[in-house]
Amino acid sequence: MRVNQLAKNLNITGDTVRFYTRIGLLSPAKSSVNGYKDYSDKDQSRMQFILSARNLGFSVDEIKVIFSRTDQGESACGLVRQMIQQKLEETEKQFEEMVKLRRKLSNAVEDWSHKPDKAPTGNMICHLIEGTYAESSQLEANREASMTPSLED
Amino acid sequence: MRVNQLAKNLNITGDTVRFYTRIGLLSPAKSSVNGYKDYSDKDQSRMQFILSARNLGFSVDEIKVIFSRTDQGESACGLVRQMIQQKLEETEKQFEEMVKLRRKLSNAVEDWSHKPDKAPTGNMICHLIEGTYAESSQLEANREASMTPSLED
DNA sequence: ATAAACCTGTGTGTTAGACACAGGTCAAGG
DNA sequence: CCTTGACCTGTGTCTAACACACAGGTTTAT
Ligand SMILES: [Zn+2]
Ligand SMILES: [Zn+2]
Ligand SMILES: [Zn+2]
Ligand SMILES: [Zn+2]
Repeated sequence: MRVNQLAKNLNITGDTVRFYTRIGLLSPAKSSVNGYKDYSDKDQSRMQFILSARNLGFSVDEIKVIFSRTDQGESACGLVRQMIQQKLEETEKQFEEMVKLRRKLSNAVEDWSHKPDKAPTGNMICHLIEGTYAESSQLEANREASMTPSLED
Repeated sequence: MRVNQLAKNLNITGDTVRFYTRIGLLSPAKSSVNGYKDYSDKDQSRMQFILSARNLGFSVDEIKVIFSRTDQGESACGLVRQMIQQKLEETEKQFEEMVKLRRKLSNAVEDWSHKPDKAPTGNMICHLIEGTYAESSQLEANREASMTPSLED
C-alpha cells in the first residue's frame, strides 16, 4: 500500500503519513521496483494509534517513548496512565490561562468602548493597547475561579 | 542604550529584544565605535508596546501591521478594535477546544480505571489509547456547554 | 509515442523566542 | 604594556506538527 492509499484509509493527508515516516515512527518497506514506500497493515494500525494518541493530546515525543516500549513487546499501560495524568494537569493549567486571556480580552473590549480613537504620538503608539494592563485584579481572578466548571459530578 | 540595558528596563531577556530587532520591529542605530546596536527611548517604548500587544494575544505579524500604520502617523485604533474582536472570537473557539480536551482526558482516566494493563499484540499497541474514542457524546457536549462560564454578568 | 494526470520524496516555511557560541570589550592587576 | 577574567555582542540553529511547493518519476489514455 502506498502513502496516499494509507492516508485515504485513515482520512488524513499524505503529508501527515510522510511526516511520521520521516521522523521514524513508521518504517515502510521500499519497493524495489520504483523506490516508493510500501506500507503494511501494521503500519496502518500504527498510524491509527498515533492519531488516537494525538487526539488525546500526546506529543510525538511521548508517542515515541510509548513505541520504544511496545516495540519490544512490553506493555506501555503504566507509562500511559502516568502520562495522561500529567497531561490532565497541564491541560488544567492551559485551561486557566485561556480563561484569563478570555477575560482580559473582553475587559479590553469593554474598556475601549469608552475611549476615542487617537493618532500616535512620539511616546504613544496606540493608547488602547498601551492603556490595557496585564494583570487582572484579584477580585476578577476569584470571580473567575468560582465560575470555572469543575470536573466533579 | 544597549540591548541588555533595554531588556533590564523592561524585565525581559536580551534575546527577546534581539529577536524583535532581527525581524525589523526595532531599528536601533549602530554605534560607530564598536558596531553595537544603540537603542533609543523610542525603541524602548516601541518594545513596551510590543509587550502589551503580545500580552493581549496579538501576533508579531499583527503588530507589524499596526506599526505599518502608526509609523506613518495614522491612527491604528480602528484596526486594533477590529483585530481584538476577531481575537476574542478565536479565543472563544480555542477555549471550547480546551474544554473538550479536558473532558476527554478526564473521561479517559475514568474509563481506564476500570481496565487492566495489557501487553501489545500484532494489531494493538495500547488498548487504553486505542479504545478511547475521539468524539464526545452529544449529551456530554450539552452538559459541558451548561457548565461553561459565560462572560456576562 | 506522447500527452495529461497523478504520484513520489525531499526541501522549506510556519511561532516567538531560547540557546549556543565565537569573538569583541572593558576594568583590574601585574 | 600586557594579560586575565568577566561581561557583552551578533548570528546561526533549534523548537512542534505538519502544510506546501516543486522537480521529477509513473501510469493511463489516446
Ligand atoms: Zn496499554
Ligand atoms: Zn462599560
Ligand atoms: Zn490606537
Ligand atoms: Zn467509573
